Amino acid sequence: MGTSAYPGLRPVARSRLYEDLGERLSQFVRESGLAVGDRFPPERELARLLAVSRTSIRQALVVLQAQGFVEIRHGEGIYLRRARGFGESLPKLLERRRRLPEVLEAREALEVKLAELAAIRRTRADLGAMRAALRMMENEIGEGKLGLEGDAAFHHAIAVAARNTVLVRLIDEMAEAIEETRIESLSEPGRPPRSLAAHRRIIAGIESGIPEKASQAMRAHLRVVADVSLLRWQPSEPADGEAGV
Amino acid sequence: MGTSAYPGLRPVARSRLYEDLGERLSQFVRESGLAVGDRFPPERELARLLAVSRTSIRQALVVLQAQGFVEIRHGEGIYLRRARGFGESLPKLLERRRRLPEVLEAREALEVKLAELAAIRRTRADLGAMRAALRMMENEIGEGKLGLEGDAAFHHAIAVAARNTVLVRLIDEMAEAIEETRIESLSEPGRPPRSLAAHRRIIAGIESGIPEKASQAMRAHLRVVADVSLLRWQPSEPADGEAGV
DNA sequence: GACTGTCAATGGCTCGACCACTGAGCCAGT
DNA sequence: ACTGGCTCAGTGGTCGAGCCATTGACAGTC
Repeated sequence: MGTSAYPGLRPVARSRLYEDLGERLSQFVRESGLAVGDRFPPERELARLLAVSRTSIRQALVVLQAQGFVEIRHGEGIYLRRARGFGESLPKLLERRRRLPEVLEAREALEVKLAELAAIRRTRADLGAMRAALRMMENEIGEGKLGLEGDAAFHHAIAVAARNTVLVRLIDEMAEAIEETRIESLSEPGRPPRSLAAHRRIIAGIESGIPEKASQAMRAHLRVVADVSLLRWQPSEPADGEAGV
Repeated sequence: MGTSAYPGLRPVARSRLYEDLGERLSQFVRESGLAVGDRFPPERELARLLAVSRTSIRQALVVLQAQGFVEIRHGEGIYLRRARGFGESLPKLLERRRRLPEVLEAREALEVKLAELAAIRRTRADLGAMRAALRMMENEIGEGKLGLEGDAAFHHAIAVAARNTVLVRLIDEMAEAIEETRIESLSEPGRPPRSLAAHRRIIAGIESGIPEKASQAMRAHLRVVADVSLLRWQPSEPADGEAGV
């Protein structure tokens, strides 16, 4: 099922106008010295200056507002809320280039904490969900599959047990990128059963109710996951050429 | 500067149409059993069904796309990308109710990891930035202020030193909520100088190049920060009434 | 001086039109 | 049978004009 028979022929990426406008506005913020709290030119003005319809401007602005970069006040105007990273959304960041190493580090940060919290807050039902996920993974592996679904279900069960919607939201935003790391890791020869064993240790840690035990087990597990896939991505793609934060 | 002379008379919260439409679409996804990869009704159809203009539907969709929940393909249609947490954005989550405890936990997860990475990757310039932030905070405190700016600059300097754009993005998204915790904590009597001392220990840890030392210092610091503000928010607001994840 | 009505500025929403892209189906040429 | 070209219906992308809703300021009134 490869699309790679003709190397170098990838689909052309067509950009939408309101995306470009978002870029332009980002540029404007950076170059105009607009400070947090300052007002933007009115919509009609922006439309005129950029020679586009007001509709398109509004689409761009609505997105920026949803991301928390600007605040739109009816009858008043449009105000800058956050200047740092203006226009840079996480989904966009994750699409770009191979950020697997960074994703793995972020994943560790979040999941280690989730495991710690789960050890404190897990209910019997939570532990049941984790064990169910474990069995699912066992079955998948028994059928010669990688155990991807069971793996995902397992980590999700822990996230639920941690009872922290903010952390869950953060990790959900990286879900797709994490799925890549999952595939990468479980494709290693001999990896699935090893992963299964690691999961058992994590459950034991969470069940024990000792946060350090749970987080330590999770950390060890994710280090193994990261170890392998990292090696393979390292030599690809030249540096991104992005300035610091 | 109180608006509280007439209790119970808060400004009415006017919602924008495209926000409501986002809600409706979320509801639709939950109730229609739409699965990831499935196609939505076309824009014109949605506009007709919800009795609004296509423009408004598009605004809602554009936001959902930016958040990674749907994929819009020109000439083809609109497809569901992520079902879990559909329509729930982080900014929205953080606005709602007092989520300080959760924010503090998330903050710890991210910043402890950032400190760890900073210990490995920091340059001389990074350490310089941290010390500058420290001095800024000292000056602020010397003038009888809380040291908020210096505090923020300090933590930001560490984030930069960690060289991980994904983690930085995640923490930036919580910036506003974190600022609240900052204020809360530094308002405690005797807290600013204590915070300053903690910062010095963190710098020492990062400078030493030993990840465990840095992360441990950061964890200890954030536990102190969390300790106080937590107590005050606990007894307020009845449960949120949100179903599990 | 304090209230009040008015008005210009600005965002919110609608409508109708047209353009651009996609996939499917049909057809002629080979 | 396969290829390429053509058409067409369906669907997203953009535009422009118009009107409504809200805000803040300002002039007028008591």
